[in-house]
Amino acid sequence: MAGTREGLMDKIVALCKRRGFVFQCSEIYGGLNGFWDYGPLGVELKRNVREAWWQDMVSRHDPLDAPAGAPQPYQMVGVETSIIMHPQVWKCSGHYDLFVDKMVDCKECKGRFRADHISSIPCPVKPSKMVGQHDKCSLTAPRDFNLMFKTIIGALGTEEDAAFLRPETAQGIFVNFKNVCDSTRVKVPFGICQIGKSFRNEITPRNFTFRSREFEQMEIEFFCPPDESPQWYAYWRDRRFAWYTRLGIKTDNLRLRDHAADELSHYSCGTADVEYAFPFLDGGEYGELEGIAHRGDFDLRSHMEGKLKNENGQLLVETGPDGLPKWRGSGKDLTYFDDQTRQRYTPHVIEPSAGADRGTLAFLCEAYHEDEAPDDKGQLQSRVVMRFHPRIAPIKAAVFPLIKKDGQPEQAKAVYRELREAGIACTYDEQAAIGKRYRRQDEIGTPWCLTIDGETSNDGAVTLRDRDSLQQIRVPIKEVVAEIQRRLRG
RNA sequence: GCGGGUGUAGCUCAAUGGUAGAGCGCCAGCCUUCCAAGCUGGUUGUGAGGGUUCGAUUCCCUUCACCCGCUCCA
Repeated sequence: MAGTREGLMDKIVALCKRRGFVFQCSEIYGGLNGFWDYGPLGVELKRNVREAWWQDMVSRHDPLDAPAGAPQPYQMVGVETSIIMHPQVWKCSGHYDLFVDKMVDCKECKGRFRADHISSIPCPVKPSKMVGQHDKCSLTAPRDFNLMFKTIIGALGTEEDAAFLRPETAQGIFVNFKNVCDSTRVKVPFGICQIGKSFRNEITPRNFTFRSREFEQMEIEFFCPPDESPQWYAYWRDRRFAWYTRLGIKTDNLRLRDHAADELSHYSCGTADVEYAFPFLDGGEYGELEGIAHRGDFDLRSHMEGKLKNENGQLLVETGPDGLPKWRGSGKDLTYFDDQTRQRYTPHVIEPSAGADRGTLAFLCEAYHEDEAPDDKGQLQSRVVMRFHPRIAPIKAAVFPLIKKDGQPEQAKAVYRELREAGIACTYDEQAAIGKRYRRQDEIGTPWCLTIDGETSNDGAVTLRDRDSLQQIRVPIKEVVAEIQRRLRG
């Protein structure tokens, strides 16, 4: 069933390595499961993805007018917080408890179970009994199952100095909510954005870069008044879906899946995933690119009061055996005072959380095409072409002399330098036949090639060749930079 | 974590218990006035570690990575 789709993924992975998009981490030492490196083209592609996100969400956002679909104008600001945070952050966020469960494995049935739950989990072999109660069960001793990466702070540090690499960038935003409010004059509603690495000891890294142990997130925490949060949730849900389609993901391959009511966290009034039909999945299956979650006031309250727990639909501070909070919050006031309405409240949060590596992988998969183009005798030959949206293409333009003499290389180099100086990622190639050079650029997704020929000296123009249509037009050299910039703006 | 498969040049593949070949690619040059296959020359390898052996890419063990299925994915 998945035959051709699997073959497709193999080709994409091979191209990524061959052309320097993605390499296995530490490959010369045999690789390291769950980690990947980006090569010279991959880093450009991923930077473009990040840059597109940051521009669209932050730097080009207009805080003076409401964007289409938004209930009202709003501000967007950025932060860059550290990867290692105060350990208490993860205790209050709930990650600590979830990430340090003891697990037992059954050597007989190969099952893996949470040690504190085995008395209530039916044995897979004999469901009438619970795990460990069937006489064939062969359980290991409870073992630590650390889903967060642990590290030690300080050269002489001991276990008491243990800290964790963040499993999400979101908490760096929440703990800086007050700092941002106090330092920037933002008013609710507003969003704080962050791009950065996160780390999770995933059980099974799989499917190329899709599930990695070190990965990069692009997260927004959008703070709004509680009674307006449903509208903002709907806005961000649609806005984020449209972001992918505008960068070239076909809607055939993308879907917005609303979580069913029983999937939702108790405090959430909505979560939706943007999902992509990756080639490594069976037909009809999708993998998550981004989750847009309505998180209520859960996070700010957790960092005020301490770790929260759901009791009969109410969020209450979880207490320990001594009746005190199990994990104390900061005790700082993270509420917001609206001086228009003279009301104080804890903002609700809409969280669009995107995976930068997953997005990059989706753009790679979406771009991969095999089609046919004529050779110099007019015979159709197969061609591999990466149809990146120009905004994310690693290289925007390639400049060639048609032949390597008659002053053409000098003219081509001048055009190349002009593009460089204009900040356009471009490349120069005088090697081999012109057709071969076009194909090389096709395979790395360069949208436009500019060729200097014998006529250039007479008419001062070059041929601009389009990657997708193969069409060629003449463009005056004087207008080349402006033409590429115009096309990049779309 | 379990089970199955795979691992030879940058890529696709070949071969062998006795110095590893080809095509493509890449590089240098020639040729060339717009879509990869013209000419000359050059370039590179048995995933890692150990064992058996006079000698291992080949046989054995271990390990690592990748793929498939399960498990997991807070």
